[in-house]
Amino acid sequence: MTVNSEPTPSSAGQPPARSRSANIRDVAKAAGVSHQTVSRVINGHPSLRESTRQRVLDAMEALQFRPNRAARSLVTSRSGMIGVLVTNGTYFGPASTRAAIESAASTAGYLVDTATLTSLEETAFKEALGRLVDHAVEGLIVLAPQEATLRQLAHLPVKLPMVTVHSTSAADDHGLSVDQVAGARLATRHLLELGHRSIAHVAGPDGWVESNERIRGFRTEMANWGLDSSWIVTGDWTSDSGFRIGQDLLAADPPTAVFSSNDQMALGLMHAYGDRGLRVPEDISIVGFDDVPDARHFAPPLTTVRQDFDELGRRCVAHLLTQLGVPVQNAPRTVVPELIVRRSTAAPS
Amino acid sequence: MTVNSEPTPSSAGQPPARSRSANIRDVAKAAGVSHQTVSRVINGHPSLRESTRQRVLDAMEALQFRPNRAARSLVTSRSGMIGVLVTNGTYFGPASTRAAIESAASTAGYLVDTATLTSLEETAFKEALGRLVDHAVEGLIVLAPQEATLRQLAHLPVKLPMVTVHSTSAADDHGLSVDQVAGARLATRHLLELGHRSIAHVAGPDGWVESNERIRGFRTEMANWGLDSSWIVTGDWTSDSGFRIGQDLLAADPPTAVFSSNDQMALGLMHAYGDRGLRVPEDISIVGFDDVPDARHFAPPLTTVRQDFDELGRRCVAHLLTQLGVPVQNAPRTVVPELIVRRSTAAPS
DNA sequence: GTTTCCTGTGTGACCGTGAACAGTGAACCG
DNA sequence: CGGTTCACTGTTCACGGTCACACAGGAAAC
Repeated sequence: MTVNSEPTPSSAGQPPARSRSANIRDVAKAAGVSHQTVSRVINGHPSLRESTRQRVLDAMEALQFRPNRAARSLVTSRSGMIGVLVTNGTYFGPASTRAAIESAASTAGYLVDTATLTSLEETAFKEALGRLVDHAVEGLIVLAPQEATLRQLAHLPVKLPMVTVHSTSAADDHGLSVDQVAGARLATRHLLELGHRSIAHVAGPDGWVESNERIRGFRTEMANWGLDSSWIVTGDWTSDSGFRIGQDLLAADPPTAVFSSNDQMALGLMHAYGDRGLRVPEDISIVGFDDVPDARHFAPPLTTVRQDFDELGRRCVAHLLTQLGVPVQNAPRTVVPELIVRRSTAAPS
Repeated sequence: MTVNSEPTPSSAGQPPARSRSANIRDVAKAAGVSHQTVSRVINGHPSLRESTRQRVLDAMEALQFRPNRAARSLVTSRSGMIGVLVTNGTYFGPASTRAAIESAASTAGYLVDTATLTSLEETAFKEALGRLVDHAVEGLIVLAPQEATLRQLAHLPVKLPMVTVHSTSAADDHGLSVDQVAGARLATRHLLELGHRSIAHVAGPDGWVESNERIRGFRTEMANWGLDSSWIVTGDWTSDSGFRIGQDLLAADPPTAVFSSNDQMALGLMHAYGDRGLRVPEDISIVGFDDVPDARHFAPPLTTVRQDFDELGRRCVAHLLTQLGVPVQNAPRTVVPELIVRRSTAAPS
């Protein structure tokens, strides 16, 4: 029984077939009440006689009524939409976080609007943000862990409830993050405790919050042990870059252990070493970061730091909803990562 | 110069500070024209005196006017939004496709609304679809390559321009796909041409379009060579399942080659073989599917079939926009995959 | 018995935009 | 020179909801 199907051309005298869908007044007429009463039913107004409510509900059912969100949004200036600003939606981390955000948002009755940042230019940023603002999103979640983005966000006059992920400092008033420093320290300490002293760090690209935080964690932990932490090489998150860096590290006197800022680059490193006949972990230990689902099947299975992206996504929505005045139980701002020890690390030979 | 910043409490006599943002009539008043003229400027109406247009544009600039989309959407019943229905947003394929969709949509001035399917139940499907419909998306892209979804889509009265990805047959009137059968045949033929005759296929889960299509391609090619194609084991796309299947395959008399329905499961397979001391490709050849960016750094680098997800995403939007009456140059419905030969395959010893 | 309050409902205005229609004046035409 | 056409602009209404307010009638309070 399709609503939109054309009724057979009806005999004269009947009102012409309505092509547009039923509105609140149609329902009102069908239920024999005023449109305002229908509105009250929709919005769960308390003082309504139960019989009236039921009559209206029946009419709504019969007419297949669905409230028009544009109209409601026009008058209430609430859209029921949350905007998400993403840069690299393809990576595992952001993708997982987004999935969790969407699921949590939809549970709360919100729809997620996504705008992808095509570049880090301010114009691209303004454009994407403007698009979301035009569509009247009620709040904003920023999954753009480049410092450039955060800086633009800070100085732009965005009057919008907002949550940023991977924010640079806990002092930030709308930041939410996995404690990258703690994670990096976990990874570094693991290598140190195994007895490694010659440790290199393959960092993520400049300008990414995670890169810097993990570098900071690496440095802090090394310093705690009285060791030099200047052996830092910069990659771009891809396994390709890890591969190239691995080759370079082998050219000179290689370290006995490497802490890679993500799992992909660790994979590339292992590939480079394998190509030269070196064995992991016998010849070199490697720790990754993220715990991508594949990491446990790398050759060898990768020791890494797990970030709970799902949890992060859920908390994003929770914090945003709190700002929007929706009652939800609030969660801590920081998610603590966890070291997963597998077979890519061992004591130096 | 923040628009929303509170002006200093102004002296009496001035009109009270307007908290809401400027609307079309405010602009009209400022420019000394009617609101309709402003509307015409916004919509690029042809017959407008240039001086008038400029005056209006200046007023819009001065008042920081942004058209209210809810109001426009109410009267035009066009929302400027495209709905995307996803099931597994975390996987590389869907994630890449989504990224391409978002970018293409935003180029065309559309915003992307995402609804994630939490289960394959019809209720979940209706709920997600209903959410998108409520928000008046103008068109729908379905990234839910389970047959259950496609079936529900087929029998549901969705009166909406729509594009489904990974559709089951070219006869479908709104389907768009990578030619999975051709890809699977490419992979299988590659193994056959290397001399393998004992070939197993690790399939994706039941009910997924890709699983079935690739099985079909495998069977077709094997049949062409007069070989039995009944050696099919079912995984769930994860490297974990590939690992388990790899162990099982080793229990009996293992095949000399395996065609895995995706790269993750191939990784799991390689892990299982490596654990038993078998070497790839000397002892067993493995072909994957997708060409995930990491595949070239697996140990050994994986021979696989590349799907151009970006292209797929772009074409989705192109086809949808065509249905929406937006002029775009149209693209073929089918994307042809490509065999990438690396080091995980060799002639049987 | 009147006043007050509360429950349940209706009336009319309004949100910001676009569409239909109307009006104005100048140019053009026969 | 009067009528027609055309470029340009204004007036009015509709879109589908919500909000502020009014109002009827019964219960409770005085």
